[in-house]
Amino acid sequence: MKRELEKLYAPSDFEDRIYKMWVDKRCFHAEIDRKKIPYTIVIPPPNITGQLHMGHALDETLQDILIRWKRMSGYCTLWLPGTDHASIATEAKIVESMRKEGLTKDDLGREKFLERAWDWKNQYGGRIVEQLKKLGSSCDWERERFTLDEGCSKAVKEVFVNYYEKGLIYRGERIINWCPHCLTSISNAEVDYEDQAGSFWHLRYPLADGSGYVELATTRPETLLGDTAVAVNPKDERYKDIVGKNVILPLVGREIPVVADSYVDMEFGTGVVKITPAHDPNDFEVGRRHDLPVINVMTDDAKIVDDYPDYAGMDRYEARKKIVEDLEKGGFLVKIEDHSHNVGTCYRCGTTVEPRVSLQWFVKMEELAKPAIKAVEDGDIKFVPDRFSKNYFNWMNDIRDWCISRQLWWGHRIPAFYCDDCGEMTVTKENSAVCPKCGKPMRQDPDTLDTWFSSALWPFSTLGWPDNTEELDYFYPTNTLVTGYDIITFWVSRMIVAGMEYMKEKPFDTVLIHGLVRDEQGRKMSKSLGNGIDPLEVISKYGADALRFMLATGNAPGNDMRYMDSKVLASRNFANKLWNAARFVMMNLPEGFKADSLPANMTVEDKWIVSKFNTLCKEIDTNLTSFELGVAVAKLYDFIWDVYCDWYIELTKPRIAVGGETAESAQTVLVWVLKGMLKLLHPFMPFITEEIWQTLTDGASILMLESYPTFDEKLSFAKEEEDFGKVIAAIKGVRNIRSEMNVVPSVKAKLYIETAEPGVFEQGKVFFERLASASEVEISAKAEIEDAVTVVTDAARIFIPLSDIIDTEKERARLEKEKQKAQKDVDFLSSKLSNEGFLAKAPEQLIAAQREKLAKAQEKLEKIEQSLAAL
RNA sequence: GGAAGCUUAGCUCAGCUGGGAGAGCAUCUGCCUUACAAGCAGAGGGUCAUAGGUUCGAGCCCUAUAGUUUCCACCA
Repeated sequence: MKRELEKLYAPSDFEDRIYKMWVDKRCFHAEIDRKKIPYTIVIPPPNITGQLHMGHALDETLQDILIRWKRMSGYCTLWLPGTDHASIATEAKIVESMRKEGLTKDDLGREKFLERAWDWKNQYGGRIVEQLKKLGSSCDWERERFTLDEGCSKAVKEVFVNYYEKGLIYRGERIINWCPHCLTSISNAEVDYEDQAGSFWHLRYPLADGSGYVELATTRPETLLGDTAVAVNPKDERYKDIVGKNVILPLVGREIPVVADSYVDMEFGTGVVKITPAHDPNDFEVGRRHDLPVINVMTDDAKIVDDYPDYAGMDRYEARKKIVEDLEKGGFLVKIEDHSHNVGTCYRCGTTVEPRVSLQWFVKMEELAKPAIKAVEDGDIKFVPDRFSKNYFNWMNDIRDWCISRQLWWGHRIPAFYCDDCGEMTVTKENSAVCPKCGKPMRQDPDTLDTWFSSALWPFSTLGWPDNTEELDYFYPTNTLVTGYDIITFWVSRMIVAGMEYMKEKPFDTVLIHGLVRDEQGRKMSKSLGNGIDPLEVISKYGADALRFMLATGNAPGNDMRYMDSKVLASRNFANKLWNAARFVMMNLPEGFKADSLPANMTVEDKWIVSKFNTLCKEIDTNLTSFELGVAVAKLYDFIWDVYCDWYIELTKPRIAVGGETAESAQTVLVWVLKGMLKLLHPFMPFITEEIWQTLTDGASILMLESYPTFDEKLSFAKEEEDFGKVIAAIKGVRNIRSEMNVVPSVKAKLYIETAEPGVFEQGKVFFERLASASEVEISAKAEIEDAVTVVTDAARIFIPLSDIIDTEKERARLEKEKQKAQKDVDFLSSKLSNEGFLAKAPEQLIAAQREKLAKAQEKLEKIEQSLAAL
């Protein structure tokens, strides 16, 4: 029983069915053949807290294309599960859902909270994985869940304890970025800076000895409460005399010293800076150098502490207002200037970050970074495109200690324990600890680790590390990491660091960087703008193949792309084209038609397309190997649409109509090339290609498991390619002129072809009738036809007698124009070939090619001249 | 302040190591030709941001300038 494709291409009818078939037939998890070369793709942990967005779609699509291509090329592939291991975003979502029920974290307690978090994670994580499957991805929630939970926590503890023992992790007071809304510290990388209009308050602090005032300027008057010094540049002549003196802090009355520190910029403001070590990173450093006290004036949620009764409990902005008022009353305010400055905000909630001193855990990065830098310098790890390695080096060479503790509950808990009795601290892999000094049970640190701490271990923790598993041994190092450039510092750099430290080997060899997907106007897609486009909607409207194809096409690695409906539409139309081509082939096959190899008696056009297909295979392989997915996809598009559909299918029609041997060989070639195209296209459009394949082969095999076509020297037919190219050029020429003269296709005309190679055109005779509206074709070595339009190609002159519509004068003018064009070509080429520099220095091949071109141009010119003379 | 990218047809973008400028969409003309009007056959449209330089030869390499985007650092 022969199956047929539906008349209308409707992807929603078969995409789910095809996906289910892949799962049922275990295509995603083919047995690992250890004799083959392994190939693994590393994929990033999708942020499963939200919805599937275009960024995920791009990531997944590129990864899936590479995976499918490699699998079909005989490599063993492994899909590493990915998920986020802890995050502010996750916790915020859960807290938010609790708030609706009037609950807080403390009401629930840690254990119950984590239960809820897991429920939530299962629901959303499971959902997003289902969504990714719509794109064709082979992700699997059960596996993701496992690595998220047991799989990684072992590795995380191992690394933490190990770092600690080596002295690479320490706990200390530092200025960190604190989000007063999320109530957690955040790393430098999680702070977004934005320009805000603010003010610059000029204040004067009276000198303690009553000899006058010091004028300084600040953007944050409320931090005055925590000032513990005033600083000037040691080279500043203006303030030389007051260094070492004391000033009286307005409103507070505290006496604080004037210190000299080179951090102060003499040119900026008044050249005097108030120093608030507890609330500014630079001031903190100055404070350490001068041994200044650190006075914290704010609570966790950025309110003034009780020590200052006039302002206690006020929000930082309220306090600012009040303090400025009071300063003015006291005569301490000199003036207020407008001033715009960069303010750090929390990337998650947008709240202005409050720098503050806090007890946190840090990783010392400087030494750890060295082997990671070297790995990229030595080319062990390559960024594609290469320019992103600069980005990487910039970050790594200027690396700072990494604050890894987060005041969150959802995440890997820090394996440090404290004794409340004697203050002892231990770091251990065990789940509980007893004080080594006093034997009392210890309390575990309440904080969790930064998402990226566990994510950094991901290339090996997901393979079973720290156990010495078979998977780890076989698959590490992995091969390709696909990710966006926005994540190089967060994640890529830290994976390399962890890989070099623990595996003593790079985690992957290539980092393929893609850009961001923007909206039609080029803006970043964001929730606040409401310009995000839901990939699922696009899929339901145009099909997953169209979306995938669109994401892979028309953009170069590392460059941003704009999402446009029209681009997806174009991709969908392409899918439709392929669909209809397949329908044509199948409806023209006889019952039970079977052919797997090319026929022995191929015609010129058969060899022409086979040869072109063969070249295509070679080019696609080259492009894919160098990660030029967009270029590969464009070539496939051109071949399928222009070469196969617009030319070859049309060429087979008369042969199929004739029937017999020529029909049979045409059918065989049609199917052979179609199958090849389906294989080449499968990574980019997996669903439609599989559906066509299933129909074509009647379910006998699975396209996904077929092997990828490769170049075959035996299938190169240069002569036939060239010969048939001449026929095509002639047909195009005739069409062109008829169209120019507004001759409708229904008006047929006899063609007289004058050529030195009659054999070439004899073979293509039948095509002129079908494709160039010829009523009859006569081929000869010499022809002179009166009242005819002449088409000139480099291989032939074609006369179209259309006596009733021909205007001799117009025809002369047209030929004159043609002549000028041909003359220009000849001039250009001959001047190039008479240039001695060119002849001496250009590659031989090129010179030969130019000579050949010149010869053709000259031939063409001569023919035009002949025709003109005959008019 | 440091770094990187981009500037090519009306729009969105390709253009691999330098060898006569490409696609899709849009526009115009003609076609319902039994796979496809989600289509077919044609056409028009570009000083490759500007100015220099290297080269026999530059969209591509070098220098400067302008516009634009992004990343990093940071201005008390």
